Amino acid sequence: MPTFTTAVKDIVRAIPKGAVVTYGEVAAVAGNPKAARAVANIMAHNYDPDVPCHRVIRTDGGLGGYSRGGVARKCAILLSEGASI
DNA sequence: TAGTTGACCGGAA
DNA sequence: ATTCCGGCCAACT
Repeated sequence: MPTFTTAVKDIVRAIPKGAVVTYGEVAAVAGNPKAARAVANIMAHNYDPDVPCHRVIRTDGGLGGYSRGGVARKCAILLSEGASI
């Protein structure tokens, strides 16, 4: 039984190229629909090269943030993969 | 152990 | 439509 953090990382890693998911969706799949803040905290402090955190965005359509080059880099990656903002 | 923080979300003004 | 407020969760100090 993986912890919430492990579950979140595994889920984000499973996001296909060109797809974008909200923090709330990731939290819901991980087991806590209201743990969007926890997901954000995990992403912000625990980035893994296997976990494409840039595919996780806010429900408002905002990019949220990116600890690997800034929001501009995140937007560029999403556009490069064919995702919409 | 308890308090504070943060890449959030939903509802109300 | 935009802006403000409260509430939820995990990690850090």
